[in-house]
Amino acid sequence: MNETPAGRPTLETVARAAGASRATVSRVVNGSTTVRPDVAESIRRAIADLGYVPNPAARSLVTQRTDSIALILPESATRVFSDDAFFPGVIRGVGEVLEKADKQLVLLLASTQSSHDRILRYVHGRTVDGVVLASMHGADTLPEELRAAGVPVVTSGRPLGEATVPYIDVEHASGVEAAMRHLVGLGRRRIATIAGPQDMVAGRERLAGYLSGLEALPGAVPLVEEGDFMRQSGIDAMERLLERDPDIDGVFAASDLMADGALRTLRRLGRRVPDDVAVIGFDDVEAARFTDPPLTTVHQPIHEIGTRLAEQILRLVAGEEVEASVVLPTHLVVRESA
Amino acid sequence: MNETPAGRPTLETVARAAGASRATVSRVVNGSTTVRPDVAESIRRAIADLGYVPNPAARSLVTQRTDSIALILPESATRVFSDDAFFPGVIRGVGEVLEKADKQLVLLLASTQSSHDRILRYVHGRTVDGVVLASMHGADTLPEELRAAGVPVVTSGRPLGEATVPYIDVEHASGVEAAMRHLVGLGRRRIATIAGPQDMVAGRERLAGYLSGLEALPGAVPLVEEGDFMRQSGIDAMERLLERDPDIDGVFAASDLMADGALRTLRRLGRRVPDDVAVIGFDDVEAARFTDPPLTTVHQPIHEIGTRLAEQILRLVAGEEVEASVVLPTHLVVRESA
DNA sequence: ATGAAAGCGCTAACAA
DNA sequence: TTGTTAGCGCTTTCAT
Repeated sequence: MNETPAGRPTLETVARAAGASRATVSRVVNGSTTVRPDVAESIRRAIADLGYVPNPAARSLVTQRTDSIALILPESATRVFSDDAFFPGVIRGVGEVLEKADKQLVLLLASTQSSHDRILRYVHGRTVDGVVLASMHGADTLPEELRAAGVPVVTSGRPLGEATVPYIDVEHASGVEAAMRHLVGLGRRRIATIAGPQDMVAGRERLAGYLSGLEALPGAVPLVEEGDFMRQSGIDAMERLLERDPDIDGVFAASDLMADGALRTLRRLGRRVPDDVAVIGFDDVEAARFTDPPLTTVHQPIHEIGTRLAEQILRLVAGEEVEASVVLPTHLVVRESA
Repeated sequence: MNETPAGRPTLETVARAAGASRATVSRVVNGSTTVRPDVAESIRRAIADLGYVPNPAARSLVTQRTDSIALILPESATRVFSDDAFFPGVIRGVGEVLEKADKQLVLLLASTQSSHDRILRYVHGRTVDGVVLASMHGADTLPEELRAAGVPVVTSGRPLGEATVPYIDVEHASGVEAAMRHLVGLGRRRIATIAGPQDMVAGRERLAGYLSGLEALPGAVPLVEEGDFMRQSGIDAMERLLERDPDIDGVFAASDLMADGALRTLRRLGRRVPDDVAVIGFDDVEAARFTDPPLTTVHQPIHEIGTRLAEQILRLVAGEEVEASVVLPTHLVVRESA
């Protein structure tokens, strides 16, 4: 009567119920084939009866694995979070793959100053087997520190520093160049750009694509205003652009949100799109199909970035080699705005 | 020479380096006051020198705590994820509070059929101390099952079933009623609604608010079309509404995204907003400020829902009592569309 | 104020 | 094929 199994069942409980040893039960739980079928069967029944679930802490302690992967979103990411579909898309992609692999997704939102240390501490504690870094800012030393800590890491977007961690990125420049060719082919000659933040790879490479695309126009001068990828900054940048040159007839914005902002300013200042000014964005987020007019944009496979990130980190964690970089293609999606 | 400290430092390593016992080091690590200052100091130095970080698995094994909280996003949530700012906002809010409390946020995306069991298994394994459920569908049995499993749970939105778990929600109906009063006050007499899915509390209560608000209009007949909270469904529902009654002069849409969709259909079919038709949405997401015209909408404190959820679950996990429900206020934000 | 020792639940040699 | 045994790294009585 004082044998009441107090807490949740352990291996020991199951072993006793099934008349086997802890080791054998463990074998069944972990799918070892070297267990006699009938024994395995009775153990499985006992497990079901008792509602036994392995204690992950105990398992981690001995296996040195946690079966969980951290996804670190830097400050800028959480800021953008509210209206940008990029990070949610990446989270979904990563989550899907990890779920299939039976790994847990631990989200680390690096929102404050102190969180840098906190994350390092966390990772050092080996609470996760690997880290996916949604790296955005070039100045970030995190990728390199994580690599130095000996933790498998893969980042979204080529790290700007000297870090040599594997990454997944997209063909920013060539996508933008396609957009520029399209504008030029449309006969546009005064093409401006609303660039992204220049401390992020995406911002830089998309600007580079604009500049190189502009070379197809002999004598054309670059017309650049910088935004922060968000809508309001597109609204403002477009105003500055028109002040500098009222005769702009084409705009490439480094994000769909900024392109949408540009659309609003153009409309407000009496320009017709695409008649007077053709506009192209970048990202191909859901919202781009619903701007007025619908946005011609450079498509990047956001969801696939997520799945690839997850696949790579799983490979690294498993001790396999991975390519130093995977660069996914982008392509122009032509809609009514250009 | 064969004394090389192979792996990462453990309590034992630190203890030896500081000339103390494991127990004392543990006391210092956990901030016990019963350690002589100078001893504590030398231990702290050893910890810093060696770069010691506690092993969470070992700690969890003995303390029976994991210091991590799961945020479960049901299937519908991940579907909505791409263009709706609700879940990202909640994630941010939850993340912020948990970060301050030094708890980890484990994201469980319940995207497939099998994930229901998987989640239950996961929670039973006590990998998390508590669960925040972004409950959406009424039919969901998860809240009750989790409660039955003895895990602290709090849900976002009142669970539709018989589950008796604490929840955080907003004043759907009264917010909608304010919107309806506004429309009526504007002189609108043929007011339709684009309702949300009727298997979600939010969908049901907002519809209830519309119906009750309509009572201020003697003889007015309800005009309801259902959507799924997303933009496209708003576009479609508005079409059906106008087919049923071309003279509609007011619309309440149960989400900003659907309201934006309605705006598009109205414009396409030659209606001026708000002159011919006044439109009001719900949510007050960032995008609502950028529709054309800007959307009058019922504001709900998305971020606060997240922070409240986190606060409640922390309280529950700490063994404290919490209110059975917290219902946050909503209010009308008047912009140009109504 | 400090240390010795037990044990959390599990896996992985090693024996049998 | 199965069981015995030794830890994984930590917290926590219980002595001292």
